[in-house]
Amino acid sequence: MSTKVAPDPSRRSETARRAILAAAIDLVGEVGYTKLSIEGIAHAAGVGKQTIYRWWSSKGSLLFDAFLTLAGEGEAAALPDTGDLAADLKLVLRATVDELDDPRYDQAMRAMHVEIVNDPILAADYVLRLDRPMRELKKERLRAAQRAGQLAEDVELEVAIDMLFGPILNRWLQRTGPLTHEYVDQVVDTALRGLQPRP
Amino acid sequence: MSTKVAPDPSRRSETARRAILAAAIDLVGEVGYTKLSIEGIAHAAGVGKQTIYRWWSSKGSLLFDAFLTLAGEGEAAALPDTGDLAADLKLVLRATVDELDDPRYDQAMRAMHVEIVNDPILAADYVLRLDRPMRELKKERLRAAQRAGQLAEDVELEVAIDMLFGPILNRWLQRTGPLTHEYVDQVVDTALRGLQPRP
Amino acid sequence: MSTKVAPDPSRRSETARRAILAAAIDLVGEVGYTKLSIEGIAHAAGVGKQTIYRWWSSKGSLLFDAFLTLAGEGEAAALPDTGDLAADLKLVLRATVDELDDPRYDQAMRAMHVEIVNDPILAADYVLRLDRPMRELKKERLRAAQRAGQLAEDVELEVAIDMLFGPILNRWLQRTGPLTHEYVDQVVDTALRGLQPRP
Amino acid sequence: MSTKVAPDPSRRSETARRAILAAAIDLVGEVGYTKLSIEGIAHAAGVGKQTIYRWWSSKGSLLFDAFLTLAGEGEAAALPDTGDLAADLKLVLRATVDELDDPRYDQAMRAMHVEIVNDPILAADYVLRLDRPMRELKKERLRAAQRAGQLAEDVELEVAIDMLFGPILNRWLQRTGPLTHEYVDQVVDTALRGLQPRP
DNA sequence: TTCTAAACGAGACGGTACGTCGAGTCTTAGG
DNA sequence: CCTAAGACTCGACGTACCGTCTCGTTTAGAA
Repeated sequence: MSTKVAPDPSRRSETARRAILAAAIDLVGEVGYTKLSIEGIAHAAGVGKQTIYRWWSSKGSLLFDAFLTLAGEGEAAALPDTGDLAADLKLVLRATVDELDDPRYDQAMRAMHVEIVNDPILAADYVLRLDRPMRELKKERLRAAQRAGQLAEDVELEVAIDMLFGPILNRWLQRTGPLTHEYVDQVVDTALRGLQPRP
Repeated sequence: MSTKVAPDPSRRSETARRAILAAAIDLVGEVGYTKLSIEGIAHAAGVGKQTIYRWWSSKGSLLFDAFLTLAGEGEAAALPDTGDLAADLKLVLRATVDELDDPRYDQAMRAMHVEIVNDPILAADYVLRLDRPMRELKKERLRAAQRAGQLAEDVELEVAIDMLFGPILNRWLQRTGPLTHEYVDQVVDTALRGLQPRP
Repeated sequence: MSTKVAPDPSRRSETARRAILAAAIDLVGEVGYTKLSIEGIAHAAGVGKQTIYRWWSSKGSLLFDAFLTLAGEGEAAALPDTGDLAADLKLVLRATVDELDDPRYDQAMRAMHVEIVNDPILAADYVLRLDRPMRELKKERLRAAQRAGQLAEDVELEVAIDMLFGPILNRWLQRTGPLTHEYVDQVVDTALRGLQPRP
Repeated sequence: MSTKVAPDPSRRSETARRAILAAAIDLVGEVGYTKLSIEGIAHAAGVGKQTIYRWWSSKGSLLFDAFLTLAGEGEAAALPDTGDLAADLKLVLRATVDELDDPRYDQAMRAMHVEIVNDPILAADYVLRLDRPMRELKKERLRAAQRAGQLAEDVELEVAIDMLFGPILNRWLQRTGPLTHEYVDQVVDTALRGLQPRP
């Protein structure tokens, strides 16, 4: 009655791990999500398929790790705070938009997105490890804005974040329009000012 | 030296077409996007695979048509206009959120979404045939609100729409939080009022 | 209770019939038996598939008819009789061997052969309509030889024919050796003289 | 830039190989050549299709191997030599005829035959691996007969073999007549004695 | 000569099998 | 015992033809 023995992480080959992650990012950037295969990644990484299956439970979790590697390396610990909320938000969102111009980043993020959309467990992992920490950073900046009187006290921060970042993410995913700096600025300005007429 | 002759639409079997679209929707609701296969759809529809390949160029475009069938049947010609913009928006967005509770609708929309994210051509088709008409309806309502003095004159309507609908779509796709009526109301209220403090 | 109505031969299109048989022969000569398809024949003949299915019950019987058309046109009514049996047999067999050099003839005959090998009913038809009449001609010549004292009285003519024509047919089918005039001559000479030493 | 890497025979599964060969023989015996499919063989053998395509280049070569397995197991190393050539030949040919009564053997041999007739490369392989060795055995027996004065010295052995075995093979393939022991005896007697009258 | 029923071309249909690709599992050799 | 390599079973891919079934459109015989 032999049960699947869990692999011993202490014996894991760091070389192989890095090669796999790098190959995944490279490949997804080259051929796109649809044509991405475990077999292809293993081959490109010079690695046996089993080595991938041993350490990742699904293509999604591999893609997720790969994306973390790609995104996490130059990650800011906090959002800029120059005292001008609008300017800071535009800065951050413009940088996001610029990143999505890099096909590697664009494709990797699309791939991860697809996996998340279809896998609730992976989505939970994503929320926990990537979305929540990022939101915390954003909230921090918004709270500072509240303290500085630039943001209404009674605004629900979660909603504020969704309203600032959601439109950009959607326009990128669905290609409903061009992702320009101008659009980013409009979103920030409109969100801050609100849709209602001001007296 | 002609390759692949285009099929004659006048000889198309309406029975088969309907069976395929229905089977696609049913199947994606049952097994989800990941396990969805052309073979499975053909079998469930009692149809030869070739009949699918003859009329649809990709799984994406089939899913797109299937979704149109599902969504288009009860389609409103215009957004409600009771004179109260906030109430009308909440009504529409709550209905959207409720629709996404139906696993069939939820799964079909996820499937279509995945295809669109990875296929720019399909995305263009989506924008043209589904997104743009819907936006036009929304813009119409917003213009009425402008005339009624409930919406600022200088607001860019595209941005307004993205700010109202984007957050809901994102929360649903990425499961970053529960899709409740309360959340919908918060989004509408916050978007209208704006993030800045009011004097 | 409508039963498949038999087609009326008097209304049959002779043009179509000829085009089909010609296309079958041409195609089998071009692409070989393996790649031969009813669809391809119909297309090459400029004919609907149904017209083939209406008049022939199987690919085999079509091929059989096609072969008859090809072979029957220059068919001799009787074997030559110069008084010299060996010479006459060699003449006939050399002509047979030469015919098999024409790829059209070779391929058509292979195709028909394959169908016959796997379809006893077709084989019976072949024996009745092609093999038996040909054998009768051959027997006639052999009987003449018996009368002329060139063939033993007690030889079973069926066996004699098999022994003269069988080796050539086999060598052609299985390519166990080159089909030369020299080989033909050896077969005739050996068959006539017998394998046993003569006193 | 290497295409299609050749598989490593040392890692080949003997179990799978045997199952495939056995399934091929069984299936061809059950359903006949026409209905025989790679898919069917794979299924019956409990094997993936790829495993067949990995090791055999065509249905023909698989059928050839299968036939070798079937035929090769009870293979005589040499033809009997009792000193009486006619009797020995009749013995061997009667045994051949009897084998063809077994539907498995009959169908398998028809299948292989069809493939050989339409594939020159396979035919060459057949000649090399099956026909030539068998002929060598037969020649050996005929040479012994020549030494014993039962066969003319100047007879071309290839021709002699074709004249003895060809008629039987043809009658079996084309079903031009019943394959009886009596017929076999007639062929042997007639071939030995020759068609010409004896003084 | 017109009428009309059939055969005709075209090709869509439900199917079966093709030969290929990749998923995920299992085995072998090597470090 | 992890690893690279790769053979294994399995399921789906997209294509080619099968034989059946409409569709209009000729076309030939009876009215």
